[in-house]
Amino acid sequence: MYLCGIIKEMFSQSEENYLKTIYHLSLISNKGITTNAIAKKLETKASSVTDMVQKLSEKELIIYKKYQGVTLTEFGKTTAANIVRKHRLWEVFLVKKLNFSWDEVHDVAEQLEHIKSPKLIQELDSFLGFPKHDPHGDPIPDDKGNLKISEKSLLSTLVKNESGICVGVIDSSSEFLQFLDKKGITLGKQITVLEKEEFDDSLSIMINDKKLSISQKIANNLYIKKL
Amino acid sequence: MYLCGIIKEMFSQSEENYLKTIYHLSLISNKGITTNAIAKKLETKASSVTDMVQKLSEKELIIYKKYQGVTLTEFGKTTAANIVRKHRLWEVFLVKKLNFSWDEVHDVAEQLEHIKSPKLIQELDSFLGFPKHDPHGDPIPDDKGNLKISEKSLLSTLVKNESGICVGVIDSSSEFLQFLDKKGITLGKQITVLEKEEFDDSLSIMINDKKLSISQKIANNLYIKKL
DNA sequence: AATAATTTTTAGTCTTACCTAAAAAATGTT
DNA sequence: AACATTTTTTAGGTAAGACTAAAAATTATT
Repeated sequence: MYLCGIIKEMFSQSEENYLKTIYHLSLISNKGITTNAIAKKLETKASSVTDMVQKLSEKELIIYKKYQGVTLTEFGKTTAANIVRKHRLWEVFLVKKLNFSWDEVHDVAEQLEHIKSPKLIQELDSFLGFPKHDPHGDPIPDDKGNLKISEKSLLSTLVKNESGICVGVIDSSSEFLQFLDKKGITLGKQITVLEKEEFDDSLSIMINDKKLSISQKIANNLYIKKL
Repeated sequence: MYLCGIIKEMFSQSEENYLKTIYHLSLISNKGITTNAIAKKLETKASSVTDMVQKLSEKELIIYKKYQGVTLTEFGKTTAANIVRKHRLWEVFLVKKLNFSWDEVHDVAEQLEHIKSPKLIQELDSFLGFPKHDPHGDPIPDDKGNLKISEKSLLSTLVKNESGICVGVIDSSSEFLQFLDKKGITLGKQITVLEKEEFDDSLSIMINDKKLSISQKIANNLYIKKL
């Protein structure tokens, strides 16, 4: 029943989830990732994290010294990137081929990312036309684990009369994404900042040839590629 | 991390694998399925089977009385059929969309069948054009768990000068399927029995406008729909 | 029917991945 | 610097799902 054997390295779903979380945290902080930070992200207890972190360290996926947080090894980094790659490719599949909307894909991709089959991912990538971004605008790592970070800015950093294209979101919860849908804000759309309100940091923007008022919270969760 | 909650009934991968195995054995024997039979199929120990069978019984998926084997309840039957449905739909996907050959799909489908998402399967079914058979000719249960058993015969039961269409295999190991590929025998092809040899029960058949000699073992693993 | 062989179950272990509670280390505050 | 607070680790426990070895039930054989 259990695969193992032939396939080069096999990690459990749990190990993969920890690894992915550490990877995501590393992209933000670039310092050592703390036990508590991992526990919070995974909604688990710090003591469970310590256990797992010791195991991942033995498997040389991360560097761990007691009380000092963890960092990914090169091996850990490419392994994690590969899981993220699978997650994002599956998201593209769900949206492009199976009529999922961008707020519905996460939980299913969370399961699909653990499927073990190099050929599957290779073929899926090709079937989808080698996409470079997932439905939320996040870049898809290549098959070596390299991730191209594009120059993007938060909408909140644009000044009056600046324009840009929506290229991604930070918060990818259903609630936020559905809110954007409702407002007609989708990736690829052009936005121009018409006005910045001082007292509440809200924005008046132009999108779809219409004027729209946008709160600070929204502007802080929407990535723009400046024009 | 773990899904549960919203989704109606959640079974572990292990529970699903046992259930599926019992389902497959039920289709052959229609008597009570023995502990040993399950153990053999799953390559596990009889004692492990006893444990699991007691759990499945508590969950009302099967009827189990000590020393008397198990049978599926209606609930167990539809649950199992649904797993088989997923397995076979994924196999179709792999062959039709991702260039897998029919001998490569099993292990990957074995993983994919455990993905929990009713919408995923519904959309996949539609995306594939509501296929009725998997790449090995096995019928795909409908979304209610009903399985249409088509009238098919083993090639070995055909008599001289009878003809039929290849519609399935019993043994779906890579070795057998690759052997069939090599001989040019694929599903949908027409076969005519030219001669039956008494002494070794081999067959002389006509396929692809060519004469071919087929051993008894092959003829016992190939399903034909008579013309 | 008695005994032998097989099958199935029970009892007790092991591993993974989680938990709680308490101890130890690091950090923050006066 | 001494104390309080927070973070992290350790120690010990639980549940799932596998295992081995031994006991119990069933089936087969004489």
